[in-house]
Amino acid sequence: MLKYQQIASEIQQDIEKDDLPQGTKLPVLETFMSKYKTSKSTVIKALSLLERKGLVYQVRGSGIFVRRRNRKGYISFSNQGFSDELSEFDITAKVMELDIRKPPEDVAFNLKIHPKEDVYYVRRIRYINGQTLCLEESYYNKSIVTYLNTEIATGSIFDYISNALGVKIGFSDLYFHIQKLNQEEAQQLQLKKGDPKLFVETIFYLNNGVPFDFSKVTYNYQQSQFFFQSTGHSL
Amino acid sequence: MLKYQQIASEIQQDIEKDDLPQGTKLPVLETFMSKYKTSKSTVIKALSLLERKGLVYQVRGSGIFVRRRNRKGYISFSNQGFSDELSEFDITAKVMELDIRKPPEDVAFNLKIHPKEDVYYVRRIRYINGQTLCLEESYYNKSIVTYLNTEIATGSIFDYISNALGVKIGFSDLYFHIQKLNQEEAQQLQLKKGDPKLFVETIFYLNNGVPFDFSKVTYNYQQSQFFFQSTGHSL
DNA sequence: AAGTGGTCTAGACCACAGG
DNA sequence: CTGTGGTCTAGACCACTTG
Repeated sequence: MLKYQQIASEIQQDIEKDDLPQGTKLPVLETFMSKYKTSKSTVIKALSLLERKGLVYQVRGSGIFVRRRNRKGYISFSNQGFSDELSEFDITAKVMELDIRKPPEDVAFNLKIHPKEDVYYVRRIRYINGQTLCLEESYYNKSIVTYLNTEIATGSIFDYISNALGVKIGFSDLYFHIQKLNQEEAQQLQLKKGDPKLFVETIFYLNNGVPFDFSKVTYNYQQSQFFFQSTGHSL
Repeated sequence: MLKYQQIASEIQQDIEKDDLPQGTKLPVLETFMSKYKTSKSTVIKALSLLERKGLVYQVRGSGIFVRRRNRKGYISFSNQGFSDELSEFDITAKVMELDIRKPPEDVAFNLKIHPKEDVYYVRRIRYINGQTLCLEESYYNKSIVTYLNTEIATGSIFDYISNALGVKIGFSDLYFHIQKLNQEEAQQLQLKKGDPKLFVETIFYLNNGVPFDFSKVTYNYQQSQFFFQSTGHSL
C-alpha cells in the first residue's frame, strides 16, 4: 500500500474512532509530517484523497475540517459505484439463471464484442437486510471472465473476479433511468405493476479500458435511498 | 488559474477539438512536459484531474487513453452535482413563490440555524428543452444570501450567489429517493398521481463548511436520465 | 530490457482566512 | 501580518506493461 494511502487510511480511522463531529479542525500539516515522518506533499495528497471521499473539507488559509454524513440508512454512492461499504448492510443474492449464451445486440455493442462471441449470463435477485433490493441481469465477456458458477454468483461476483481470476477492474459508466415496473418485475420484487423503479445500466471496464461486464439492474424503490457527496471545486 | 488546471483545460480542448475516439493514446508525459515547459508532477496532476472528470484513463506502464461518453441525452452527474454542463440543454425556470419566512423544523435542522431566523423560500418549476424537468423548493439562509428577487430566481440562483454576492460555494450532500407523485405534484409536472418521481434533498455548504441552502427537488421521471462515471480505484 | 506512469522528497514560493 | 493550506519544481526511485 502506498504511503499516502496508508496515511489517509490512518487519519480516517482516527476520525472514526474518536467519532469527531462535523467541523472539527484537524491538526496542522506540520503535525502530520512529523507524525508520519514524511513530506508535505505526501500529507496533502493523503488529505486530498480524504476530501474526495467526502470525509474532510479543506479551507485554504484556515485548516482542514471533519465532514460527516448526517443520515443513516442510505446506500453510499462514492466513486467506486455503489456498495462501497456493503459491510454496513446485509446483502445476499439468489441466482435465478446462469448460463453461457450469445449476447443480444445491445449487449454486444456495449461490450464491444461480436454477437457470435460467448458471454456468461447471470440473473439474480439481491436482498438487503432480508428485503428485495434489486433484480440484476449481467453479461460477462467470457474471454475475460473465463469461469462462473452458481455458488460464486451467490456471493460477490466482483470479489471473485478480482481475487480468484486476478483480473483488474478499472472504471465504469452508469446510466440511470426512473421508470415503471412491468408485471413480471413487480412480482419478483413483491411490488405492484406500475410502481416506480430505478433502472441502471452499467458498463464495467478493466483497468486497461476493455469492457467486461454489462449489467441492467432494477431497484426496489422502497429500498432506493442513495447518498452522494459532491466536492464542488474540481480537485 | 493554476498551471495544472490550465494544462488540463488545454488537453481537454484538444481532445474535444479533434474528437478523439475512446482508447486513443495520448502523447507521453515527456511531450507534455516540454510542450508546457513544466515539471512531471504538474503534468501528472493535470492528467489526474482529467481522469477524475472521466475524460481519460491511465494505465500504468502503458499510457494514458481517451475515455468518452457514449450516450447522448443524459444529464451528467459529476462531482459538481448536476447541471455541470447545462449549456448542453436549454434550462429555464418559472418562479411560483418567493418570500422571506421562518424555516420548518427539518429545514432549520439541515441549515443548522434557529427556527426563528429568516430564510428565503423559493419554489420554482424548471424546464428542460421546454418540458417540465422538476419542481424545486429551496430555503436559503438569509444571513448569507442577503437578497433575492423573482428576476434573479428566474435565472441561475447559484450564478447570482457566487458572482453578485461574492459567496464561495463549497460542497454538498445529496440524498436520493424514488417515490410516487402526489396529486399536486403530478398536476404541476403534467403527469399522473402515482407516477414515479426522483426526489432529491440537497444541502449546499459554503467553502468554509457553513450550510446556506437546503432544497427539495422532485424530478419528472420522463426527463430523469442521468449519467455517472466512476473511476474505481481511489485516486 | 526498455518505456511509461507514479510516488516521494525538500524546499521555494504563492494564496487565502482571520485576527 | 501571521498561520496555514497548496502549487510547483527537479530529480531519485519504484511499479507496471509490452515486446
